[in-house]
Amino acid sequence: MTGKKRTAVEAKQAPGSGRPGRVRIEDVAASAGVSIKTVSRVLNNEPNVSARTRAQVEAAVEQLRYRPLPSARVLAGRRSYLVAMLFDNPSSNYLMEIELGVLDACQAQHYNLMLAPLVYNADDIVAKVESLIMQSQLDGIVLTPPLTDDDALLARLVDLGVPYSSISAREQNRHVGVVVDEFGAVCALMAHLAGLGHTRIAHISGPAAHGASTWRLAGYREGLRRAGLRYDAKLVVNGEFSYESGYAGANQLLDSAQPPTAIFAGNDDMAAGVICAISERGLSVPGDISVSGFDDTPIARQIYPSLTTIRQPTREMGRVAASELLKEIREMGSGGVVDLAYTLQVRRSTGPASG
Amino acid sequence: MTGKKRTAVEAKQAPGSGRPGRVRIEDVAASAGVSIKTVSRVLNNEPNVSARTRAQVEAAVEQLRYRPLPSARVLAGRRSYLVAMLFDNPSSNYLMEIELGVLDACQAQHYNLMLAPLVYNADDIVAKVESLIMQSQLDGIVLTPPLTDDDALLARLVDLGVPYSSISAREQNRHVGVVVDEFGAVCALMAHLAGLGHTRIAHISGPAAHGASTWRLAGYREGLRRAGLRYDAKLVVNGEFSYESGYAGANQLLDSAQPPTAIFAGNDDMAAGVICAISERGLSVPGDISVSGFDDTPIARQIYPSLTTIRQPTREMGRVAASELLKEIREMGSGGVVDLAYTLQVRRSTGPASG
DNA sequence: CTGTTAGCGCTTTCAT
DNA sequence: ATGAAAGCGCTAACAG
Repeated sequence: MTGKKRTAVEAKQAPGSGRPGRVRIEDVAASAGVSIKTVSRVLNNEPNVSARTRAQVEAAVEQLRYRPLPSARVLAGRRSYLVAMLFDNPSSNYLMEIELGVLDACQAQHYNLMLAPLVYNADDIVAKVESLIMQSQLDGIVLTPPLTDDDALLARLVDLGVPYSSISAREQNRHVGVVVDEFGAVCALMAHLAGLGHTRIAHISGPAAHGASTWRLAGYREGLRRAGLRYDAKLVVNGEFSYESGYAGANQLLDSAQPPTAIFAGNDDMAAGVICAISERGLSVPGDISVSGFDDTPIARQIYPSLTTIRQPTREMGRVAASELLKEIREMGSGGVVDLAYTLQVRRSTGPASG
Repeated sequence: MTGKKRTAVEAKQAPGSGRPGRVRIEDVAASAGVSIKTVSRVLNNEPNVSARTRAQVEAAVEQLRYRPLPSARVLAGRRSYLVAMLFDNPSSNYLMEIELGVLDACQAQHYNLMLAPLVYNADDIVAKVESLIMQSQLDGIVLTPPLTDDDALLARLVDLGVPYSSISAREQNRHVGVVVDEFGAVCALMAHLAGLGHTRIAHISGPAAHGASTWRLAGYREGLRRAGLRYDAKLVVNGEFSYESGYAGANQLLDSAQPPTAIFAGNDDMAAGVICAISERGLSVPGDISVSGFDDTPIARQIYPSLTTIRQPTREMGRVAASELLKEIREMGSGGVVDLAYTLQVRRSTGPASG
């Protein structure tokens, strides 16, 4: 017992010292009849352990229900087993689903998740993140939009050598992360509307700074083209992804000389505003005008009429983004960009073109 | 330099060893001309430090921008500076706001937050939480509804001596935490409806297991009584806090012999379902029937017509719940129950009684 | 393939 | 009121 302070048995008999009742690595070592270093090797999937020894250790771990103490690993090692998810509150639903997915992947791989609310355009973002990294010894970062597009931040992360994973970054394929083909999704949506006989289809776009706005607008134009419809700049108005901006945009479109028969709002919140504006004028959806959104937030099913929209697999997106990050942490270059499938959800807000 | 492995200067010159560039407690001690123990005392607000010494140390900390390494404190001490927020996904909006509030309080007091999604009626909840506590060395727990009402869980937490703080627990005043007078809020809402001339006011309740359902139903009855209106059991139907159950409940009420002129849904999601059911029948809100909800989720402003409802200060609730927990952690018995104010949000879905 | 020996950076005894 | 020494539980070098 050279150097050992307490044996496993003593520990249980003397719960006053140290963390009460906690099983330690040396207890596992003793139980498996090996050294603590060997246990450590097994725990960390290091090579140079015979299959036989490995099995013995694993059995002991199982039997003693041993779990390494996170803070001890962190203090001794170079990894923190901690990743942070940075966000600047877009919609709660979106964020919560992403978060649950990220959490799921982290828990599965025994990583801890730290949440870091940030303000996108604040000029101290880089400094904030930097001190977060230093103080919490972050192993990696999950980026959510629109922080995925902050070039200064990305550059600094690369400089610091901190792995990160992006969700729906504007510049796709360049980083580790997850993407959804929003462009293709909108094309599909336009095909749906054109198939219903609509020829004057309007679009209320999101803020230009968001990648999502760009792809959705591009999909709108390409969708029109594929349907053989002419693009008309007067049918496109700028929104802000907010309910209010959807409401305002719809009124602008309805007041125009030749109002559209269908409106594709850049997201569900704006679509809700569009429906409100139409309803207030005594017009009917989809009888007079068809409306569609994007995101399939809960509101899509809860407004009247229910909303035709595009569903992104948000929970899965979080899970995959985190998994790729953890791969990248384990071995630089092993993470990739995963493309996840969208779904066109046809509901009651779209129907045959009127007149 | 007896026993010291590296001085502050050496550390910066030899970034290969240890954590690169990190300022350690001994650097602060050296800079302040005191022992590391004294620095530790100042850091932890311990007594037995002269004001003069304390000031010197604080200056050094400031100047060196020193932050203790969490894992080292945890490993050495008995506290983990970690609290968990347990939840069983109610609405995203509610949860996200609570979470942001909790996070805010934790960050302000240099505590870490761990998120623990759970399933309310799973019978392994207690075991799950127990292992969470042991493995992560939790200092305390924030409970969100309906987990606040799991008696087995509460009992176990008390047994283990783990402090916890509840948000809107059914059994109020018994624990540390935060509450809102939902009963009084509904009374106020009923006064609003009665004031508009409504005499047949229906209620769609939430699941009986939720404290919220109980208070809201009780407030409905008391509100009627205060307005001099008779309680009629046929005007109360059971819902599940879901959009679908609100839709179904409204149809049931509308099909009855004497339909109500106003419907108070137990939450906003159900109210949205109610509005949909009414609209589908070609009736108008509030022209024919007034509708109100509870919670003031974003949907309340995004449906047509916008919803009269009750707002709870969710972000603040999270913040206060966490603050009280941290007080309790610091000194058992010092946390309390805080009562936060609600707001009656009158919007477009309620109006004068018809006919 | 396996074990030994030092620490990681901080808090805790226990002296002084 | 202050300090010296001894770990907390684990991983990292370096031996064997």
